[in-house]
Amino acid sequence: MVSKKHKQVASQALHQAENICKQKDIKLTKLRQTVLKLVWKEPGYVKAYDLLEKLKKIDPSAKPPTIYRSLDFLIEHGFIHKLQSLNAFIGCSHPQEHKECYFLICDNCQKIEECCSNKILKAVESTSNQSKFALDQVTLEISGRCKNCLH
Amino acid sequence: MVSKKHKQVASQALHQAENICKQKDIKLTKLRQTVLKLVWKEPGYVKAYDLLEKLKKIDPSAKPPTIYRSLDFLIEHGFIHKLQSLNAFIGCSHPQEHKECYFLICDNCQKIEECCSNKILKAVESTSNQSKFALDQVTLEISGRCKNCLH
DNA sequence: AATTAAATGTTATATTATAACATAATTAAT
DNA sequence: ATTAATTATGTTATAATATAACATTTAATT
Repeated sequence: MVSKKHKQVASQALHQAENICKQKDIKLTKLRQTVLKLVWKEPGYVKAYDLLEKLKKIDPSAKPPTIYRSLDFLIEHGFIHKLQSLNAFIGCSHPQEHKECYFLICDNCQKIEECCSNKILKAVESTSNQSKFALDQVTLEISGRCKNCLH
Repeated sequence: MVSKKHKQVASQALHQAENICKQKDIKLTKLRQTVLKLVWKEPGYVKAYDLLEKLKKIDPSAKPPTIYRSLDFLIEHGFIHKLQSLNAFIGCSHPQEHKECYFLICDNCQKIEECCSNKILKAVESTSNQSKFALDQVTLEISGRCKNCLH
């Protein structure tokens, strides 16, 4: 079941992706757009091979590289995230500073909440500076129980 | 090449693991201990199937579940970490609060620096509290360039 | 000693991801 | 406009990562 809110967020994210690609002269091809739509079709995260099954209904000749290449593109340009601890993918609703993004992953209901915190990023930056480490990407995934699953 | 320092840390970690298991009445079986030693044998991270190859030299009948079960045990009790963004494993040198652990992963030389920061944990806790999320595990992996690889 | 539980052995297979090369479409250079 | 170069996609095959399911052995409990 997909909430009304999710549909709105998805629709906005898709438009944003189109606009950003136009602006930056990045090619959001038909295929990539389709994959992005399929990612957003689900309320939560999606697995690559589930996406492949869905894509096959549109184009039966789709194969793993078809999906993985599109996913790579979408990640590279910040339209989706990969959840490393789940080997799964999820749409990103705000093409902002991705180093600030982190995920609350509920072990119970599998819902993902994407959050942004400059405070965390600052803490991460300041501690990695101490190691003289030039930070590129930040992967922060927090598992536990969401507020609906606490009892 | 394994540094003298790494050998010392490894040796200490292995002793600590033994002691902790005795204390807590957890069974660090011969196999699990062997796998832990193999993890520490390398200066950086190890992949499961590389471990399997090494284990096979000791016990040719070893198979994937042999390794994965031991790895699961070692992770569960905090003796090693799984690096989710690399599908790899690395020994943990301080059986402390694992929520504080994070990793600096150099894209260039593949070296991993394990760090602990209560400051980051506090920031993570405070922001996840805002979502009323009961935090269980924290996965924080930072990729970039280490100080030796900056130019 | 008998029973139960935990660990390991073993076979098979599921899941995730990429290499390598062929073709098509787009863009840039002449 | 034609050729060349680049980028994207198609296709086959396989690599890499991980687990399910059931059998056997070992250890702990009664």
